[in-house]
Amino acid sequence: MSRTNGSGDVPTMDDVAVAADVSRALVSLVFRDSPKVSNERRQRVLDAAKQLGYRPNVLARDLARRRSGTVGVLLNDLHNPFFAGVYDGVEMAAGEMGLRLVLTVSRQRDAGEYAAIETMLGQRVDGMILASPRLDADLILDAAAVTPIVVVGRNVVGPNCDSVMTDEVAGADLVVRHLHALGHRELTHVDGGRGAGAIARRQGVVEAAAAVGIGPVDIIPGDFTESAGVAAARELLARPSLPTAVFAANDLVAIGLMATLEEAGVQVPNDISVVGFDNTALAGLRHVALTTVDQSCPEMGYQAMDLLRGRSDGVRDEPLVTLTAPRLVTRRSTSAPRRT
Amino acid sequence: MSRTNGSGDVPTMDDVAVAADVSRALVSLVFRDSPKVSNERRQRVLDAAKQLGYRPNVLARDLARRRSGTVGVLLNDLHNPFFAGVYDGVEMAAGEMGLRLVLTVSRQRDAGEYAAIETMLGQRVDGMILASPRLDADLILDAAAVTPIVVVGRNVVGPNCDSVMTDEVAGADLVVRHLHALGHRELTHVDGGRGAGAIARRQGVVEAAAAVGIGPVDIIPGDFTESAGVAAARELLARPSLPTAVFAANDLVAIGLMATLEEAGVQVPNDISVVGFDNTALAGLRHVALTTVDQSCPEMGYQAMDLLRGRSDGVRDEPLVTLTAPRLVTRRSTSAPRRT
DNA sequence: CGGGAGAATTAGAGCGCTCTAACGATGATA
DNA sequence: TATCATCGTTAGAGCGCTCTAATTCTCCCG
Repeated sequence: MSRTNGSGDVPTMDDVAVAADVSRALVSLVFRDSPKVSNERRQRVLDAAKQLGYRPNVLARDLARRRSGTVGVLLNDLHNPFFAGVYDGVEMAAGEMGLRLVLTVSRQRDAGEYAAIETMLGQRVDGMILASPRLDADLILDAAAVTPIVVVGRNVVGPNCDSVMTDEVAGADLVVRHLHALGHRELTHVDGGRGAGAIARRQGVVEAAAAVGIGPVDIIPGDFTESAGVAAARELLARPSLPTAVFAANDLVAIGLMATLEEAGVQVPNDISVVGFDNTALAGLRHVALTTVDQSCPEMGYQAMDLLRGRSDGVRDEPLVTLTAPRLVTRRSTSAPRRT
Repeated sequence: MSRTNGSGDVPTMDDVAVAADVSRALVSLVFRDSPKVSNERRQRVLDAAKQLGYRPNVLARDLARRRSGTVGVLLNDLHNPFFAGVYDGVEMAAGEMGLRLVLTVSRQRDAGEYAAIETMLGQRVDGMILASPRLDADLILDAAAVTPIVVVGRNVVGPNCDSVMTDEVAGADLVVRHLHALGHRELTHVDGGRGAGAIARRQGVVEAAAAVGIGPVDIIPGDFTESAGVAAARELLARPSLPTAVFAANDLVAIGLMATLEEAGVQVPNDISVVGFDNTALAGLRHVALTTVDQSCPEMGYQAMDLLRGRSDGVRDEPLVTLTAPRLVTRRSTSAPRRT
């Protein structure tokens, strides 16, 4: 059987060229929107292409071009809305910049993450955005030797590798100032343990409290789970008196905390104000109505693409860490303390 | 400057061949794990490759192979955990089958969805899985003429196109039988309106109720939002008496419903049992503890890949719709009605 | 010691596209 | 009328790999 458009074969550029009675080069020009093609020929080519159901082969195109025009995006866990938000921003920026994206999900396993990066490199991506990778910084920097990398949500910098992170300290600062402005003069913080950003959040709390003149912050150890919130609430309930405000390491902790307090008859925010972090969908539920800090994930994604562009344009060479400003979302879980 | 591995050029198979003093064909065999390569040569090639930092060019490989070995996956909305679940299943199956995945997110815009599909076709994917596409069935079937397609979460079948869906009717049936077993003899259903699967859910409720001998089901119109739940609760509260059980179209509706009822002093499940649908993260929160139906999204994803394989193996030719069995997740929002 | 069989290796023709350089045709210029 | 841009078009050499068919190398047997 001859190769020239046999039976079920997918049509190629040559087939279109033959059908339109022009050269393959001309067909190529048409599909690259070249201005130097006469209208008459252009139309003839497009007609033939439509007629045959021709669709350019991206593989061949990118191979010949010697660049893929795509950026690889690694998301750690699709179940976490953080990544969905980051991706939104990345996608928007990519759209503006005319780049394609290749999405990969690493499913939280280290090996999977490494493999995913290797795969992307094999696809000759023009750059990579890694959202909260767990991989060793060394391995990431190795990959950065091949193609520019931007890490989101973690501080990994080095040659050809930048980072974008939320300014967690600033976020904590917003919370403390909000509570202070409401009249609170004492504050309990439920710590996030080894969770991402937890250390910075605690640091921000402590610094801001000192700055506005709130006494030493009471810190209850915990992690990023609902149970930690429940445990913290139990600890508070066991004390002779409650603080007027609690700042939880994240929304999930805050939810566990609030639920447990309310079960014990403590009213939020009348008896105690509660603040979370992350502005997850939970916080927005109307009967939760949690005051929280929004990380503006899309902006992080957008910034990441921007940094990547800076690299490939050769505009910039030294490593950079960009901090994005968080935003306080005020809801019904905070109010002035009872007795002013 | 010569092309033979100049300065910053990425090394190619030829470079490795030269370095290992063998032919390019041999290098190719090594990287394809061919058994007919002597150990000595194989090692020499691998050493040279590592030395040069060689990484096979996937673009070139797939072009030469005339198949990409990848399946395109279109997810409608990353923010919806349904898709994350489906993707988990798809990924697992792909891993087992040795296929790569190309993920695309269509961001709920019709045009974007069409473009995404076109892009995948341009990449010569070996098949596509579309999760809850909004596109016209006709357009999907057009694409199916080029490569096999499996649609998840919607019934689109035709030549070269199969579907996987949750058996919503069976899910509703589980709920009704659960409530009936607890002793409930009357039931209110908050309808999901035009939401995906809502019609089947209502149909299932009605049928099952008739089957177990629960009187005519009281149906309150609504949609898939928290507000719909709030509205439904208000309507119930305005009545002279409450039903003993409510089955909401999905978890979000159930949450709005529960919160509003509880604010009015109605206790769940003591005064009224509430059931949701979807088993979202919300339902699992300890103070929500909502009895709900789990769609087992991963299984749908897995099934989808399976159907795709059936196509490409040529094992099957006639269109197929697979229904996956949902599972009841019993939590604290349901119990026997007060007065037995 | 010649002749195969089998294993290991290689030459070389693509895969479907891009892109440079060259080409013919046209019209403006001298 | 000869010369030269300019425009639209095309030939053809890759891009980095795979794969078939041919070639070389080994080793064993008569």
